[in-house]
This record gives sequence, C-alpha cells and structure tokens, in this order.
Amino acid sequence: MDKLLRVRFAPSPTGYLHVGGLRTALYNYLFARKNNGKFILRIEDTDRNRYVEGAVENLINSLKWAGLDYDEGPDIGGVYGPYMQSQRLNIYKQYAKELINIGNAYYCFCSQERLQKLREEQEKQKLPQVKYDKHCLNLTTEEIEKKIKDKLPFVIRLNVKPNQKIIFNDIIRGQVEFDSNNIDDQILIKSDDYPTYHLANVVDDHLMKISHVIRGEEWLSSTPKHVILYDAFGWERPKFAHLPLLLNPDKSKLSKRQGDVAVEDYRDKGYLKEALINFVALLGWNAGDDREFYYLNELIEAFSLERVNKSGAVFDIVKLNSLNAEHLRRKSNGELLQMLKTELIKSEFADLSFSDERLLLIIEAMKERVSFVHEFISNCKYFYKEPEEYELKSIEKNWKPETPDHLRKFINLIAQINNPSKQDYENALTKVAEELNLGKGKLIHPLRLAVSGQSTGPGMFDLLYILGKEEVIKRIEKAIESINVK
RNA sequence: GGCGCGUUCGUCUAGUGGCUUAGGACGCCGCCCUCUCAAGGCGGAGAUCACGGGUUCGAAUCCCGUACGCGCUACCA
Repeated sequence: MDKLLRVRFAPSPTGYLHVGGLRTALYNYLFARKNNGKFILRIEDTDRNRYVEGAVENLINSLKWAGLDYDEGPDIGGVYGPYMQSQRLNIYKQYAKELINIGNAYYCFCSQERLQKLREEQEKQKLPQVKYDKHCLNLTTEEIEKKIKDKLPFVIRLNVKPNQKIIFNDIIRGQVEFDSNNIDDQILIKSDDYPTYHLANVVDDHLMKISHVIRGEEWLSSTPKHVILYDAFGWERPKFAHLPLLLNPDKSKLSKRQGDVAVEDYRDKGYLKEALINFVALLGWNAGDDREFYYLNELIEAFSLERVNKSGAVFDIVKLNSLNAEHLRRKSNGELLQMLKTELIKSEFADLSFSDERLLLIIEAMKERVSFVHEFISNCKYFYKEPEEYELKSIEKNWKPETPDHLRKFINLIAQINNPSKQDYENALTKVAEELNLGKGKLIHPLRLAVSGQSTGPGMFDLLYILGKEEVIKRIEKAIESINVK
C-alpha cells in the first residue's frame, strides 16, 4: 500500500525564477511524474521586506514556459490551499500556540538591541557558537501576560532541548547527525506576526501531505530544526533529499554577478526550453549510462532521486550552447519556421515579408550551422538583404583582376535559363570552369563573396537557388562594381 | 570561529573491491568528407581518482586523519 507521493516546489517570490530553482522544480516534477505523485507549487512569501511586485506571476510564467505543470498551486487551487503562505497566517499562529502549550516554544520579548549585544559578547568570549540564551524562557505566565497586554512586541521561539542527537536520513546524503547544543532557539513567529520559513514550511508540508522534501543543499543545516518541529507536533517526518548546489565557474554558489541566473534571461537569449531543461537535469543527475540527450518525457522515464550526485556542479554555458544546437537541429522545419517568423518580427527585417517557402529553404540550408533560432537571421543576413560590404580577407584571397570577367561569363549563362534549379546553377558554373580551365573552387569563392559578402555559408548552389536568378545577377553586378572601385 | 556537506580529465559525469592501461560528453587539437563554414565520421592531448595512513591477496571504490572548497550560522528564504 503506497501512500500517495506528493512533492512541492516552494520558492520565495524574489523577482524571477533562478536556474537553480528551475532544477529543484524539475527534480520535484520528474520525481512526481515518474511515481504517479502530485507536484505542488507553494509560494513562500513570508518576508514582507522582500516582497517584489509581479514576482509570483513571473515565477509561474517561467515554470509554465519550461513545461513544468503542477497539480496544485496558487493560480489553480487545490484541496490543501491556499498556496500562498501570506494567506495562511492564522494557521501558523495556531500551531505556534500549540507548540507553546506543549513546552516546545516560548514567547520572547528581547529587543533587537539586547540580541545584538548578546551576540557581540558571545563573539568576544570566543564561544564556539553564537545563540540565544533562552532568557525569556524563564518568564512567568503572569509576566508574559502583562507584557502582551502592554503591547510589547514579541516573537515566538523554538525551545531546543539541550544534549540531544538529532538524526535524520537524507535520500541523497544518507544519515546526517546534529547535536542539539549547536542549534539556536530559532524564531518561529516574527514580531510582525508572520512566520519564519522554518515554521511555515513544516506546518505546510504536513498540512499539504508532502511525502518528500526535495530542496537545495542550503537547507541541510536547518533540517534538524524542522525535524525537531515534526517530532514536537508528533507528525510523521517526510523523506528528505537535499540537492547539490549549482556553481559559478569559480565554484561559488551560482550568482547573478557571474552571468545570467534567471530563467527568463535564458529564454530571452533564445535558449530552447528543451535544451535548458535537458542541461539542468544533467547538472547533478545521470541515468548511469552515456546518454545525454533527453526530452522532458524521457527524463521522467529515466529519473530517480537515488542517482542524484552529492557534489555541486558548475553551470557551464558552453555545454548548454551545444545542447541548444542539438535540440535545434532535431526540431522539424515546420516548428523552426514558426520560431523564425516570430524572431523576424523582432528583427531589423520586421518590415519585410518573406514567403514560408523561402524561409523553409533558409532553414534547410542553415539548420546545421546555427545554435540559436535568431542565428537563422544574424548569421546569414544575406538571405534577407543584399550585402553592403564584403569581407576584406576574402577579397584579398579570392578576388583576382580576372574575377569580374569570370563572373560575367557565369551571369551570361544563367541569364538564359528560366527559373534555374540548383543543378542548373551547378552546370553553368562547371561549364565556365571548364572553359577557363579552372577548378570550380576558384570560381565558387569569389562567387560566394559577391553574392553574400562572406566567405562562409551553406552550399553554393543552395545559396544561389534560394536567392533566385534576378537577385544573383544583380548582386554579382553590384559586387563587380563595388569591389573593383576599391 | 562553530556545525554540516562535499572532493574522478578545464567543465558535466560513468564507476558501488578484481571486467579499468579509469569510460562518455562539452571544449581543445588533428585527419577524413568537402566549394567555404557547419553537421557527420575517425583519432589525439587531457584525471598519479585532493593528500596521508590503514583494512584487504587486491581500493577511485571500505575505514581513519589532514587539507581544500562550499553551505548554514538573521525577527531572509
């Protein structure tokens, strides 16, 4: 009899979805889908100082863009809602009071100043750890009632019992052990009545029947606090899985300073969601074989928490790029066409119109030469407008005094053909080459330069065919004129 | 400082005591293909498995220690 497996992604709305968050969400999602469980989105907005307008919408959009659909969440509801912690304040208060009644929490009226001083003193004494001195634990009921009546600000603290071993099992790290003497009497309810992460998280995970807590490694050190809470309430502890961190190239925790960190940044730069998902999935997990190319549904099939690594992984943009190129190459031309069209609207060629037929030819010609959809434009502008300048190096190397004559011969031949095919272009060029007793390459290079302004690109005859006879002739003539002038 | 977690090619990783002269991928280099650039194919360089001790006939794999890195140490999450 399996209990229903339920996991959650619980970000705090700080503005955008971090790629590390994306991976956490992904692993939760994969684990749920693989095991017929439920995947829940819960917003942990308990810090009023960090509230950012529109952050929740943004988070949801990024998740949706990535294709990680959830079964319950703030925008779609669910039986365990609400899914915004700021809407559950009374629940936390109620549970905090219960904790006080059973002796596992207490009111604390200490001022920020006293706490500050306490900390400084402990540091000066070089005490091994800095923590609250349980000063307010000694307050009598009468004293507490009076202070509350006098409207003194207070917090509610967890009462950590000394000399206890707190042991829990982590799916990824195995058994982890803490000494309760090293654990501070964590604040559970702040003086503004909002709960801290620790209380809200545990209460909600229990109430929402979360079976597995899959989250970043930064939470490992606070897990004993959570375990104390579960035990104090008499609740069954969920299974824990702490994921390795995503790192900057210098191995520090992935941060904004050293590159893009928001999912939307990658989306805006033209990364395919398939590639980002694929890449991020492999940062800390693999199936145990050599496979590296996956679509989301294949990831679901292959995923298991047991195969998640323990150590942090550097986010290597170069590998992401290559994965992006590969995902791009495997897309159908039809899909690519739609993407190219929306890209075109954003480009300098927005005012021009191109037939699907022509765009499809460009896609076919460039597909194996690009890593991003926008490169169907930026890497080959010559498909959209005639070249304005010609690569200098190629001129020096390929443009000889006799080149104009050679190219004119070519023009003369193709001018006579109606709607020349690729083969027609090739035949014409072969003929000119034979007449001149030259290798084809000797003609192709200057031809490419004349027609595209560049020295690299798709196959010569594909290029000519896509441009069309009139355009080809026009461009050759222009090239002859402008290059000779120099 | 304390506590916790980690440590295999530059990077992501395979490897769970003998199959390993440590495999793959990205990147890099070379060759092939070829009108160029890609893509593709083939090959190469690149890891004394952080270090030092054990255990064992045998260790990247198990144990201990050290070093280093990272995380946490808030009325932030």
